[in-house]
Amino acid sequence: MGRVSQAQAQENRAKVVAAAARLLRERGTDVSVADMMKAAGLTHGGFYKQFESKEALVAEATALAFANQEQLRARTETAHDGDHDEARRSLTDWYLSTEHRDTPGEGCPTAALAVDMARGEDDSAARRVYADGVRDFAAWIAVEGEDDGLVRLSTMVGALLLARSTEGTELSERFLDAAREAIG
Amino acid sequence: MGRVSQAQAQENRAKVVAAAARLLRERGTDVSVADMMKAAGLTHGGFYKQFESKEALVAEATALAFANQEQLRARTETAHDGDHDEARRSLTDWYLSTEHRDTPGEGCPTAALAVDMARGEDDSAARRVYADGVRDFAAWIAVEGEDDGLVRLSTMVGALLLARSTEGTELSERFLDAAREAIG
DNA sequence: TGTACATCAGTGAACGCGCGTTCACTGATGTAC
DNA sequence: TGTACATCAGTGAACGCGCGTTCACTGATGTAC
Repeated sequence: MGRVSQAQAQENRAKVVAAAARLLRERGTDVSVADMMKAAGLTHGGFYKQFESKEALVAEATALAFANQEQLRARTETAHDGDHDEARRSLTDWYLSTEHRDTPGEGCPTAALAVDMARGEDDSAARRVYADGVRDFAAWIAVEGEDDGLVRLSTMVGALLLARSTEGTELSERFLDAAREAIG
Repeated sequence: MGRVSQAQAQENRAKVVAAAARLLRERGTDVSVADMMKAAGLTHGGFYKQFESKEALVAEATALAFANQEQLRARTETAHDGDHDEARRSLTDWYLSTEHRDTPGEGCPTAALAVDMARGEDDSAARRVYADGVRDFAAWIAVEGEDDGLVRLSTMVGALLLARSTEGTELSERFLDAAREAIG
């Protein structure tokens, strides 16, 4: 394969970022450059033609994952004719569903990447993107002020992660159900 | 160094499990065999004289981490003369403290290992140990029935992990404070 | 509009490195007498 | 209680493998005329 068009190259690059955004949430920041390139239909050799480093792609993919979630919130709000409270309830129901539990790659980056960010270096670009995304989500999910948003988000993230970590036991669905009941 | 006494060997083995229980919570299941052995003052070559595999040590270290937390809960209860409600409040305060946020290696394995367990294979020994530990903790922390315990634990785990993942921003302490306020 | 050639996205092999695991070896411990 | 020797916990080097990154090469694309 020789040189590809600039349009094709741009499309390939976008595919890599999208694949990375999915794999990151599924497997964490340890996911390999080769796997991310492969998921985009490319070989790993060309990686550094498009990205400065693995770290740079991780930061960009983290930003995309948060952007996708913001779009989901916006679409949910539109679907409920701008009624924020109904949109919030609808999104919360999805958030605490077995469907969301079972598709981390398409799901909430706040939950999926929390531990990776906690373990990563303090000053990375990905970490800054992450904190901004968390702030926005907490503000959107709040009902009675900022602190309420932080508590609701904590409960949702905790319940989702515990449902994932105990999948296969009866605890898993119970975490989701109990949190939905308490927060709904 | 030649052969060591059986007592010394048993002590060394226990040191490895203890070091692993700490490193696992700090860095996750990706922590290397060499690092765990080194943290116990040994070289990695002798690992398979004591353990069947890395996976076996991870399961054993996970069990130790949960046992340590159970002992902490028991000590807290004793310190409050068996008053479970006061012990629960006291443990919750510690759980949502900056001290706990900053020492994951000595802290709650339910929170520290949630994402590792979620990503691990469904049927591992570590995962079974984990689910049992989570169940016990949820039961202990409950105030108004089982579901309440699951919700409280979700909020505590979520707030702790989000405080860790946003450390260095103003969000971090606010997650802890908001959750302590809501749950206390 | 055609032609000649420089550009560079993508390929596949290679780099040094750390991983989990194995193994020959060491020599103090444990045991048989 | 002493002595001779088998045992085996721990060491350090090595195994094949996958990692992030680099690089010579390919050949279609983009451009200068």
